Amino acid sequence: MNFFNQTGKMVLGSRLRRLSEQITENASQIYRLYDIDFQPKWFPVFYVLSKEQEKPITEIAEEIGHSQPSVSKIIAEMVKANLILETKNKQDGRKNMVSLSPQGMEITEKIGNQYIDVTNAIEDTFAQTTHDLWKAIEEWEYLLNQKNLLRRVEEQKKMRESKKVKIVDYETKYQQDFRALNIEWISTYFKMEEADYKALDDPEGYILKKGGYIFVALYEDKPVGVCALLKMENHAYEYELAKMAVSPKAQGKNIGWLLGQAIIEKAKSLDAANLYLESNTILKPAINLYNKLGFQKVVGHATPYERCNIQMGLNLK
Amino acid sequence: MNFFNQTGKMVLGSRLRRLSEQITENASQIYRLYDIDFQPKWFPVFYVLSKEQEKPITEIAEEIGHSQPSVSKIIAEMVKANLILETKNKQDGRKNMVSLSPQGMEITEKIGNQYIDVTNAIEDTFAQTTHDLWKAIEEWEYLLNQKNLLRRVEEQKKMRESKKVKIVDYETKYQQDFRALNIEWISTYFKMEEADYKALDDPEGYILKKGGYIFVALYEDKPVGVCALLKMENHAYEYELAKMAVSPKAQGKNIGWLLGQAIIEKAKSLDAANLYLESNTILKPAINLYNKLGFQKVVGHATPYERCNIQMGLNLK
DNA sequence: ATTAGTTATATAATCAGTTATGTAAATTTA
DNA sequence: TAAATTTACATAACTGATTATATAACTAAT
Repeated sequence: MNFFNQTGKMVLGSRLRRLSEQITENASQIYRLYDIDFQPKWFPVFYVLSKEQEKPITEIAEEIGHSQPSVSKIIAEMVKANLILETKNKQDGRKNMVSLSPQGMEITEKIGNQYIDVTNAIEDTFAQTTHDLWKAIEEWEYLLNQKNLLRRVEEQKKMRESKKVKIVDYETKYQQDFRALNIEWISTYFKMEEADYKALDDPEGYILKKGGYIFVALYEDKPVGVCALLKMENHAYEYELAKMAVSPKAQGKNIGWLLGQAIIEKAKSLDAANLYLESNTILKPAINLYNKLGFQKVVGHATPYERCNIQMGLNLK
Repeated sequence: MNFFNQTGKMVLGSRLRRLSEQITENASQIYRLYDIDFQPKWFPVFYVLSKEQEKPITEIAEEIGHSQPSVSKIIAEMVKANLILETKNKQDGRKNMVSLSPQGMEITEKIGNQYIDVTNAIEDTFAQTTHDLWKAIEEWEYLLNQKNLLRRVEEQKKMRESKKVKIVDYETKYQQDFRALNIEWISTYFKMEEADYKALDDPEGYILKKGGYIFVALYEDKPVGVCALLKMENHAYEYELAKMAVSPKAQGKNIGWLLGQAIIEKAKSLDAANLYLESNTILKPAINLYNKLGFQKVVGHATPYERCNIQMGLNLK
């Protein structure tokens, strides 16, 4: 079985399971050693009840981290083995109050030495190691609690893929992509407006010639995203971020962020004081992205777009 | 869920399982992220086949550490999903040679990036820890491989219980126990002989008065084991260990070893040069104990006992 | 060439957990 | 206060593994 050596840490999960199986393996024999008629899986329930006289099933489940049906089943088995008594709660007729029977109590006494010996055996093994498994588990639980593996993998994927994205300056050959990418997203959420067509049909005239810029995001050398930086008329040092569009096929590659960064850098290099944008609050991922880029909600600008219901600004000075 | 904090390291097994579940939890979502139609449990089989073109089922099972039926099932599922082809081995008609189908091969390519990202996500998490989980697992696997938890617990139990055992000098009040404990074991394996009765009925006359000693092992102040040190007639500095008997109810408490040690100490204090004993090879645990005490097989002594078929000696000088 | 034993695989039964679902009791809301 | 919702629990169905067992194919020993 050289699987674990070959595959690397990718299989950490299975490896942990294997070790846990190795440890749990002879649990039932250990009970027999102490002459206790007991199934290892009963232990968590038993332990909780040995600390508190009476408890309803869901509370036990909560405490030991099992599902409620699992505890229900274990308790049914332990009732059959005469270790547990059930009584209906008088205040709340739904609750099944569970407690140790006299025979269950007897086991508490017998099991005490077993706890001691098992704990010592494990502590003893710990003493023979140089890397602390217990603390390592605690660290991993903490880290995965903060951010689970799925999110960590997503981040890695995004990072890797964003390396394949190139942000380039607009050229005439990208006019059709600039138009199509924008029409695609606008028409999924809204209706195309007059002002849209003007800019999309003639970016050179309506954006570039007026002192604006356009960036194109290439993924594997294909245009998958665009964004424009418009110079605001009658406002020196004020620019607008507009016409940002990313192909839904290219999502999860950080393209919006990379385009946004490029626009901000360009605005800075143009000595812009403020960057401004218009959007709609139904576009949650977009608003989220703008927030990450540093934009904050502002009010007061006039807009030619019906779909705009939020305006955001970013101070560059 | 404060179960894990309260119970201590006793529940190491469950805690490991919980962590492994936490890691494995979103595995299927991770595959979806890469647009791969794949069940996580298929992975080990898939991985092995991606490295080698063709393999029979048992070899795969062996390599990934699963049972053969488990691999059989997984392969049936993967065949249904068109990822795997089966062919009968021509040399050996029992063998079902398994290989990736063209669709399976395609996944190999898609999955490559996933391997990279998952590995990086895990390595990245490792980098955030101070205790190395991976190395800790390796250490534990090694230690449990050497001696499993059951044996470690047994040792702890023995140690704990042997502390409750006291070895005391023979007194007249123990005569009945000395007799009964010996008769008990002798008559389970053999027939009582003339020589037995002589010594058991009159230990004072046949053992103590002839320069011998008897020790009694008390467990919770009750006699549970006895052993005699006989001075060998006509051999100065030669002693015999004899009449060792431990109650079967008191097994696993190291009593034999403690009695043996006491006898050896006494013999040394008497300036004995050699200690000698007679036994029978069907008494495996006894022979084992004598070996642990340092005795080795010897020949040449005369014995009054029919049941004796092995003689052992220990040099004390 | 039989026969007995071994090996490779499939199938069945089991296990310890899970999620899904139904029902009665309690609580909240209108 | 009746209706809607939530909660506690049991039960059923499923899951991913296991062990046990049956069967066919091979191998070794008479």
